[in-house]
Amino acid sequence: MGNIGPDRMRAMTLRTRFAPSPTGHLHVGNARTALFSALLAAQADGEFILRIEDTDAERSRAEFETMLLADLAWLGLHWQEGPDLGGPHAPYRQSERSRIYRTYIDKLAGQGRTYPCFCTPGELALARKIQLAAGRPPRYAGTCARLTNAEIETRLAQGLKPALRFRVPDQGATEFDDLIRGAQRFAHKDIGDFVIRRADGSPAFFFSNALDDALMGVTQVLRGEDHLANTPRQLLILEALGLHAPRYGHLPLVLGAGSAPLSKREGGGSLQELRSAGILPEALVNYLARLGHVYAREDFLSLAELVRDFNVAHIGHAPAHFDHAQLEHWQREAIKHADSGRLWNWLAEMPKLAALVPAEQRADFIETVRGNLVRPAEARVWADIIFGERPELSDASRTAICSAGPAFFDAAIRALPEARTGFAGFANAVSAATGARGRKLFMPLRAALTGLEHGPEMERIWPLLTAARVKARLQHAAVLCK
RNA sequence: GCUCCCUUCGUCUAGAGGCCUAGGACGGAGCCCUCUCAAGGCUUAAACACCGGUUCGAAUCCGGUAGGGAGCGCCA
Repeated sequence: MGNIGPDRMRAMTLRTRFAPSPTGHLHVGNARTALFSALLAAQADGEFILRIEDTDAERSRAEFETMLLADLAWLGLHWQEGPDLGGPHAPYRQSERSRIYRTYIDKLAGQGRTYPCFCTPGELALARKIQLAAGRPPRYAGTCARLTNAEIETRLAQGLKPALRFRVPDQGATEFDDLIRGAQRFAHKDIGDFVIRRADGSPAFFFSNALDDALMGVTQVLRGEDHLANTPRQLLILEALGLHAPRYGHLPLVLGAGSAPLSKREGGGSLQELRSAGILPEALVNYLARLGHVYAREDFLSLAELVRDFNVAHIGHAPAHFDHAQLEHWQREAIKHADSGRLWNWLAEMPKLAALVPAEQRADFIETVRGNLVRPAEARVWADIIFGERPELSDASRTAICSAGPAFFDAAIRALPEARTGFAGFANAVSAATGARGRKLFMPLRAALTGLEHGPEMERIWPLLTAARVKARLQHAAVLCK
């Protein structure tokens, strides 16, 4: 012990990454991958980096990237390097790394590990169809793998633009130890030669993704299970390049309604939707951290606690369903645990709310309604009831008011001077004057004062109502059933 | 079709041969508490996909079957 110098320490730093494509909104499946990656890094006191994989010029859009970063930040994730922050391995946007890709592709080509492929998309699609029909795996048949130099020159001279394929050895197998699934082994004969550079010169995913992970010093990659069977291709590339490959861990997919995997095309389950539906990020994070991953504790955890107890060994192998009922539970928990400043900031996104609630009564208001909230819109309703004009009376409230009768409210108005001692004193005085007790006492008062049959405790609402509002509402109730 | 992955209550899961007549959480039902709703407390229904094998003993190990999923793209 004791001989671990700074360099060695740096070499051991755990680095994870999240590498989305800016081709749509972030959905909960990807958000979970990002979260797990961030938790893993934070737990090991390592680094979490963000890389934008925008090699598909057709579908990538700058505005999606902006939203991606905003969604991630909203979730509460922090990255140490990224397109917005820069860092020692910049640029962090693949569209800006063409020179790097060219260098490494040339290196592979120089080793004879690649060959140009002149097959057209139409030809390839047809070939796949025929293979599938014949009951064979739809793999690249190797049509261009044995082209002579002369043949290649001829086609190039004709102006044909080839894609570049990586030659996969036909013998042997690639093995690796998945962080989540353990030992894996894939035979090379089952892997067809694949494209690493498209005809337009842009790098393909298998290549740029693996290369960047290696170049950026990423040590652990957490990604969707859909990448598992393709991992050998990336390992083969890195091996040919003599680069150090990260350890990969493949997360089971997150399933949506109907057990279909969540995908961005489907539109459902995007963070944008949850966010505009008023879900608190703390709620989503608590839920996501437990979707396919177990914590010994089943109560609400802070981000620091989620980090501390995160464990790759606690990630399951089976796909998990995204369940709104469970999200709702964490939403209630998050509201229960948020401090009032935090809650106010969340609620203040609600239009008009801030204007309705007097600044000096914000904290009291929050604590009063907190137990009755699931969505910010409900706070609006209560702000209206407490600080607005005389509220609409619900049908049940009318019934409660009328069955108490005008005399009850006349007595209540007369009892108002007793209200100095708070709601309890007031209620006691009304009770003494009318003989009403329990439900028969409180329900008419609640109905008259709030217009609803249920809500926060009257004891708490009372101090927020001004004397003028109380009087006006009681007077209205007194004449309602005359 | 081939390769690979997966399979415990409705959902998330605990479980690594006897501690399991399978535990917890969410959701459901009921009761209690209570001025109401919520919260809280208590109770309750609800699962080892199937068939064989190994073993004194299997949710756990092995084999097969069924079902689900992914990959096999000039998408990522």
